[in-house]
Amino acid sequence: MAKRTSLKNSTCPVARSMELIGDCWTMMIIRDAMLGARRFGEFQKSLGLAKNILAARLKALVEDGILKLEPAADGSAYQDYVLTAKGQAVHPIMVALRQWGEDYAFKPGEPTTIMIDRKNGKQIKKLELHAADGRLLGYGDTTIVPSTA
Amino acid sequence: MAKRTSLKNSTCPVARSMELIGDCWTMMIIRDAMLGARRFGEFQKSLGLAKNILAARLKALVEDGILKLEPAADGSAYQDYVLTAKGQAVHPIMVALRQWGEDYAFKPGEPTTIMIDRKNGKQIKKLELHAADGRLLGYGDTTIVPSTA
DNA sequence: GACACATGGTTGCTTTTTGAAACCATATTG
DNA sequence: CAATATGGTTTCAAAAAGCAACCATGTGTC
Repeated sequence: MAKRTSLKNSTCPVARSMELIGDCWTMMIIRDAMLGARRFGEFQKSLGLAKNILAARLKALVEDGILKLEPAADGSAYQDYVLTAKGQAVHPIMVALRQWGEDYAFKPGEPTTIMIDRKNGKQIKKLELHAADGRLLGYGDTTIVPSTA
Repeated sequence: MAKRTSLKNSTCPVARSMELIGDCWTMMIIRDAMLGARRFGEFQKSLGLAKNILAARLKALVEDGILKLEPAADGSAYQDYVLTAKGQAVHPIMVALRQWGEDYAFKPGEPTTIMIDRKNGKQIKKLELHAADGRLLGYGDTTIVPSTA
């Protein structure tokens, strides 16, 4: 048996997140949804992936409560895939992935895209990690412990 | 041909990031490295994955400059896998994945792990997205445009 | 230095998943 | 009501995941 190992029951939240959204196409679908894509055809055209793969990913995303189906906004009999609150909450992950990619996956001068503030068109700030008291934290300033809740 | 589609040349930084680290095991390896794992055997024991898969992932991570090999810290003739600056920079992504997982992938009361500030043991703040002028931004306050650099 | 055992892989084989293309049912348009 | 767009499902080949067996080198023991 070569079933893809499941991390669904890991006690590590990172593992559970990766289990749900740690797939290239899944993340690209969420990205496109955040940029306004709603219809099966829109996702397919934008991503250029096989329709069976797209159908499987969309189905899983709906089952996991990240997308939901609702009547099409254009009044047709089709349905729209829209992000739930859980799906919208992926936004910081998307930003983190984007900022890392900008910094480490492009050569200087290579064409890319940037995230801007809708209000004024200016580029957003880098994500920062802060302690409970507001101190800026870097790599090495944190560690992981079992929850005692 | 059913070659896994490559997003290596996408102009979207999210796509490039996912291409490099958007794999369950890859992210788990980086997570363990951040928690101090250094040796092949440590990763294998901690993750419980097949050795050939681990070897392939580690090799790719080294090729991509996320991990590097260096002489073992214990003085033996073996080698340690340690995070490069590029690898350490994945930290905010890890935090974002962790926080989303905590909020949306656990039932109340389920055992989990939490990230704390090393200095005082207190739980860290939620990641926040800020505009250039410091305003707090939420989902919907941002958009993507081609870089004009 | 000879031996057993640990470490860090590689190889071979089976099961799953991916992906391309063909097909199909329902909606919409002319 | 025929043609076409939409949103899939089915079929089949290729690639990757996963397990187990094997193997080379390093280390500890006598």
